[in-house]
Amino acid sequence: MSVAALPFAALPGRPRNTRDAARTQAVILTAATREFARYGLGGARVDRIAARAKTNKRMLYYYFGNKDAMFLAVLESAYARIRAAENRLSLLDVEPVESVRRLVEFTWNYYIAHPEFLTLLNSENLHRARHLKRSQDVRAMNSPVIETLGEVLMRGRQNGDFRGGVDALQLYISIAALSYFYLGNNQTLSAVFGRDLATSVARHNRLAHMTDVILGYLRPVRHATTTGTASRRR
Amino acid sequence: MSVAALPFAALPGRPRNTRDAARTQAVILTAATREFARYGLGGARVDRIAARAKTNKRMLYYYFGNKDAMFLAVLESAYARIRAAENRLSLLDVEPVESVRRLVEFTWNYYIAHPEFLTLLNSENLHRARHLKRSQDVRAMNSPVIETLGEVLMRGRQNGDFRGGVDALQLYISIAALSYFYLGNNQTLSAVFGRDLATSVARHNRLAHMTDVILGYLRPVRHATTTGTASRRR
Amino acid sequence: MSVAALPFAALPGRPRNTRDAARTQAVILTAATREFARYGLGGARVDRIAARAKTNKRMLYYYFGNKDAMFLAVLESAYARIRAAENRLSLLDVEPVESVRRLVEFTWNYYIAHPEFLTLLNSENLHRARHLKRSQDVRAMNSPVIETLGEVLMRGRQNGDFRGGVDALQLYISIAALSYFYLGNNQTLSAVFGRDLATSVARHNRLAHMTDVILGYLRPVRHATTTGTASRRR
Amino acid sequence: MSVAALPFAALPGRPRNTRDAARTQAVILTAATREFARYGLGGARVDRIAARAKTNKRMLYYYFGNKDAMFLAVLESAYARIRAAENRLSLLDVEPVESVRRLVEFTWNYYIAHPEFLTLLNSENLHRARHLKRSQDVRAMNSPVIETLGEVLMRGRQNGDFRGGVDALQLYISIAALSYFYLGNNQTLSAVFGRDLATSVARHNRLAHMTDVILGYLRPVRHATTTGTASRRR
DNA sequence: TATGAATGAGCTTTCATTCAT
DNA sequence: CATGAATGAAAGCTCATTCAT
Repeated sequence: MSVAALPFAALPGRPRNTRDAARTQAVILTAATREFARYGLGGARVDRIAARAKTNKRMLYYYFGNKDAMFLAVLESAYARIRAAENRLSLLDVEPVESVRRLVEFTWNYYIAHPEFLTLLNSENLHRARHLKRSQDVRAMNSPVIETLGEVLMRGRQNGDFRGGVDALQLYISIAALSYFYLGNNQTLSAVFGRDLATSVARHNRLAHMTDVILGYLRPVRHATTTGTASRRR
Repeated sequence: MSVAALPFAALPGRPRNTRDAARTQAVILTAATREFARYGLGGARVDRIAARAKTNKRMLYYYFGNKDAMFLAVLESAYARIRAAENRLSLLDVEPVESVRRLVEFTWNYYIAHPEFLTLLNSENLHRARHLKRSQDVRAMNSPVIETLGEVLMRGRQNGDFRGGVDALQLYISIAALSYFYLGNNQTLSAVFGRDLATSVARHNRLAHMTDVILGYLRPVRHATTTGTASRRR
Repeated sequence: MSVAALPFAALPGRPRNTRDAARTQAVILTAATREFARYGLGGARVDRIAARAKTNKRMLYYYFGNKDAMFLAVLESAYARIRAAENRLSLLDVEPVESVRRLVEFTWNYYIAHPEFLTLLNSENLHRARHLKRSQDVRAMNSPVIETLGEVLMRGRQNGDFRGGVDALQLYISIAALSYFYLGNNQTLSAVFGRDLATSVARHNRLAHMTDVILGYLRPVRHATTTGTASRRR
Repeated sequence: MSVAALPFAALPGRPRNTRDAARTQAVILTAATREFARYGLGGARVDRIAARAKTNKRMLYYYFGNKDAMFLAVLESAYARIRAAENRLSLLDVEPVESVRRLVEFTWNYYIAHPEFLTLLNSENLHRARHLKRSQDVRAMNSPVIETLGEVLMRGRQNGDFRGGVDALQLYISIAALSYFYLGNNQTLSAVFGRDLATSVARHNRLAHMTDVILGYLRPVRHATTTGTASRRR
């Protein structure tokens, strides 16, 4: 049984402090998400998670088994949430250009609203996807957004808005990459370049730039162009 | 005292077994780099670093003070190396399009050849750039590549190869982002999408795609186009 | 209330799924016996006992109070069973030599058929008989076999088969000792002597040897012998 | 490197509280032996061992790795000591009868003087010789006493003191068994039979009985006797 | 300069037991 | 009678760091 589908927010309308397994589990998951997001897997403290969840340390093991399993549950629930949000995007209801712009903005805004997603991924990468590799749930919820994006690209190609030969997965990864790197490495980049990249102006500019990059790239290629693909050279 | 300038490889041509402070320091730094790259800051073990360096723990403290300082030294030396490599690119010696392509390929290849750079950055991000913020060295070696890239963009604009209004820093970050995200999240992405993204074919395709994205975006904007910037909408 | 008299096997002929206290109790006792026999008192897990008994932990406490009390109940029932078996031996129905042989063989075979008895005793010894000392039941069922053995020895002495001056309790202990040590320490001895003592040939030889030792010792002492008792020297 | 050969008693003539690895190791081993002997493997507490050894818990792990390894070291050193004592018996210097008597008495007295040996074995048996099976040292010191005993038996056979057909290993095991069971199960037996078996009178009687059993058994078989071997019947 | 020994604080995990329903 | 949820105490073990030589 997967816990990935557990609602993230605490269940409303139920009395607190009662013997409610689902609630306790959800509360722990929320607490664990915060802790892991802040300190990473290695830096997270089981004690702190218990304290955050206002429960007993023993309960974490009762419900999740051990720290690693808890981390996986957190990852899965984080993925479940972003996938659910993606599925609400209804990318096929609007024009292709607008659709892509919406995806770029969604990604950007989601990462800003849910910075824990970035940190969790970051941490999981440090561990070489050790946990996700074991997860069936994550693969199961393999985003249909890729397929949808493929459809969008095809439509854009047909109505002359987009160029051809664009791989949906590559594009999806690139869209994520542009936001992820900027937001996830924000502090490092700010330190290195001596410029605060987290101001609202800076963020506004970044979103504009990313949209330009993606939509600029997707522009149809005019007749005998010289900007062919990289394969031209290898 | 900065160790950032220390050469990465063990110093050749010196007699071994000599009480050679610089050598010992360099060996420790190499060992620490490997350890931190593999396990991150939190997961790295001081004992293992000592073992890797074939010295004893006391020496690490003698030369570096403590674990965090050692991590900073590692970060600084990693930055020093990539900056040095960037500076050897001579981007101004070729045509603008070729120049940008070269930068994209360099970034990609450097990350592949030096995966530790990604992991180290990753780890530092988890710690909110705590170490780099303290470093003066890193800011000091603030890459002139940004300036150079600005110059390239201007030249491209002038000879009609590139569009205008492109911010060099944004572009630099985007170029890094496209490689970084793909390579750094490789395992996670592979797990999530159920596809091996590390094969040589996959990598070849990725490089082609990234080059297309960047150069496609930089293409000049034809007369009254409809693909205006994102600022159109907010 | 003593549970020592509870039959070991689950009670037959009663409808299942009934709220049958005695049955539940017996099932728990069986499960506990297995667990304690396998892991000893310290190594046994209350959770596992509950799982084995297909009930929940609370029931164990309901019926037995706590882990120690449960262990005592297990010990008592194990003793009750071996005593019952001993009482079925009818040692007085056969010739003295045959009678002793029968006792040796019974002991050996019982230990083989009920290895849990050895482990339980073993564990109780580690705890300095802490539980048995508290038990009245065990003393109450103090084996009449000692008395019976005394009678056998007397008969043997009278008909010239046995020597005199043999203490029944000492002999009883020695008979148990020869089997107990070999079987209970089997793995240790095998490891130490690098020989598998659990093969059927090895076991056959051991039984023959033990019988020889006991019956050889009991042989009448001929006239002025030189094999006097140890008291000769002290 | 084996620690089994470490002297059991604390090294004399050395200053205390100094940084003496061998001493610390020996002190820990002594403390561990006491703790394991008293509480068994499972019941032993690492904290208590450290306290007994007046050192830091960390040191136990520094020198022994973990609790199990420490237990094995304790077992090995216990075996080393009893083997060393056995080797000092010089069984071939006296008459066969006296030689066997000496072995019986030695075994008995050694177990009384070193009760930890019994408890340790007991505990190891509960764990199915898990540790000893991994030990090469123990097998290496496989007692030459068996061989010596074989030689004694042959000599006794030749001079008419002993019967033939006696297996040295079986006899050795039986001699150990008679002492081991009585001493190791002392408390349990006392509880069950309601008689204190640890008084000096009781012990004196037991030793006399055991000597009688072994030497009585070894008496030569007179002509057409009726006390044939157990194989008579199977 | 170099090194093995030592340490205290704190980590994850386990366990018998009790509570609330 | 029966059960899942909850708990506090303590267990084994780890780690960065310092000491003594």
